[in-house]
Amino acid sequence: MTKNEIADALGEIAILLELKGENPFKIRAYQTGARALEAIEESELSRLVEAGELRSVKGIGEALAAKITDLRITGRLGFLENLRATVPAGLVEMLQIPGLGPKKILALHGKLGITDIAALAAACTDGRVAGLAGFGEKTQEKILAGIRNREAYAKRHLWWEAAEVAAQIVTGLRALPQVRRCEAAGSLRRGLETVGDLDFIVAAEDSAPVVAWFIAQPSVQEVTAQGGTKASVRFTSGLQADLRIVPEQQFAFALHHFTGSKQHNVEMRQRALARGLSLSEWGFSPAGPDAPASMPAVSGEGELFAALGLAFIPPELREGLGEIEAAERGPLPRLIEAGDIRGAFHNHTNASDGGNTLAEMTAAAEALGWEYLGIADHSKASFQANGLDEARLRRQIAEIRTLNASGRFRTKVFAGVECDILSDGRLDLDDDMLGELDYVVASVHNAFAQEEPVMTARIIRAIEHPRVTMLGHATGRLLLRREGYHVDLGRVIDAAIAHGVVIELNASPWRLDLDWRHWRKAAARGLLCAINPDAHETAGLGHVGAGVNAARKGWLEPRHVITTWPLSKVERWLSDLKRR
DNA sequence: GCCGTTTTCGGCCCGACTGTTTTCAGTCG
Repeated sequence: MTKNEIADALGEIAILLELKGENPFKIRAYQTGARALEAIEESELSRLVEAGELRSVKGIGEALAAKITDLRITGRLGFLENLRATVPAGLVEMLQIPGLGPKKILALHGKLGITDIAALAAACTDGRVAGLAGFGEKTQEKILAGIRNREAYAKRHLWWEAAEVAAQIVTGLRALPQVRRCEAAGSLRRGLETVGDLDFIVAAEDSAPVVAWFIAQPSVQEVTAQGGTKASVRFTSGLQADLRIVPEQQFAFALHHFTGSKQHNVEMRQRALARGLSLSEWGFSPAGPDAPASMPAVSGEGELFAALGLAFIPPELREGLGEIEAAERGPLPRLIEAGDIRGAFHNHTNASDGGNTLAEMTAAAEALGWEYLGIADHSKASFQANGLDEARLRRQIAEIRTLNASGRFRTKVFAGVECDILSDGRLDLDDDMLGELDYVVASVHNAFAQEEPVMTARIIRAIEHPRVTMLGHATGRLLLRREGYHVDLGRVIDAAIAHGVVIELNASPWRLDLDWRHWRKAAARGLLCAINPDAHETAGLGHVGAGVNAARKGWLEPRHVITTWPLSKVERWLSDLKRR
């Protein structure tokens, strides 16, 4: 079993134990073990299992080490199979219903014999649930509504779409006279590719008008909670949002707390405790006999980190993936910022499946202040996207050369192509044709279902082609819609580094592919990144912002990203590549 | 189930809100 599969199995054990009413600390131990596993490398796990040293990992003790070893070697675990047999699968599904936790589900199961959501809906409809001790009319209605809207509620939302909604709310909140400070927190602020719900943190002395404004927004469909200092709403889009209002002196603590991630917060609290401080969303308080005489003064997140001996950690890095250790050693790297971007290489025009002409795209790039714009329309094998054959591509190259020579735009246009990687790894265009271009993006657009070894060999063959400059959307995933194709990314990254091929960070908000989780390690090993919007119309160029987010989550600095390079450096680099 | 300059037992982060209660349990983050 792979590391992630084992981590999932441990997580499943935790859920099943919850539904059996087990000791909460035992449950947490399984969750901690799953997280600990996720944090180590696949090869390291193999070594630890073989050497019998799993227990050296913090959070893994005797029992978990034995279970992990079983799962790793045999792929099976009797303990988990027995658990599954005793807990109806429908109960696990019921956890998705807002307001229902393990205790209530246990009661529904034990007293009404309910084993799935359909039976639960029936019991709500005929009023049996309201009759249970600890339940009532409102709970019954809430459960029923939760079941009805389960699909919409459970849905996550693209960061890009959530960010648009959040920006309007933040602007509105900041304009209120009572509001001193306001930020969106949560996974949105961390720049995660999908967002479950929105969190708004507000510093205000008089909170009632702020709550009133928030719940009165026209896009609010339902107010799910409302109190003196917080409120929860659901927008018509299905997106849920929480508002929390705190006194100004608590703002930094609340903002940090609700930005998370959970794992980051756990580590921060542990670190605080080691210094005699208890850290919560409200502030520092003394903890234990070694507590300092006075609490550190904190008015911003920077001071909060400083109080714990840490450099400032940008929200995007707060995933509990080593950022605290790094911040302990000194300032973190200066991550790439939107203002560093000077161009992009993977963009379409109406010559293939884009919506705008070459000149319109160039004008839009110039308006963004870009020094260069790469045009990479589809190649002929992508006939569904009106891909270009050799004759049409040669005409486009000529058109681009003419446009550059005309001096009409300050932005230099590079002539490229998004060349299909055929199912056997050959390229869709011949070498002479590719040699006439400034660069080549190679991408997979068909035969997504190939087995992993076949797909991996196919992509690596393309990477080894001397005319290939960069690999487009490495997995082909579409967020919330389609999984990526099966490919051994470790080997693809190795091949790209070995052949000096760039891997794209496709900045389309639906793709963000190659995933940020791979970049830190890959870049440290020498992989170069191109943040490409894959724009199909002028507005799409703005998607580089989503790519910059993802790149920041991947710890990328400007030097790792070729689209931050100035034009002269890019020209030199491209001409060097052509001579290889 | 894990962990240990409180070290092999006794803790493990904790507060707001809701709906149910009549002083609080469950859920959520």
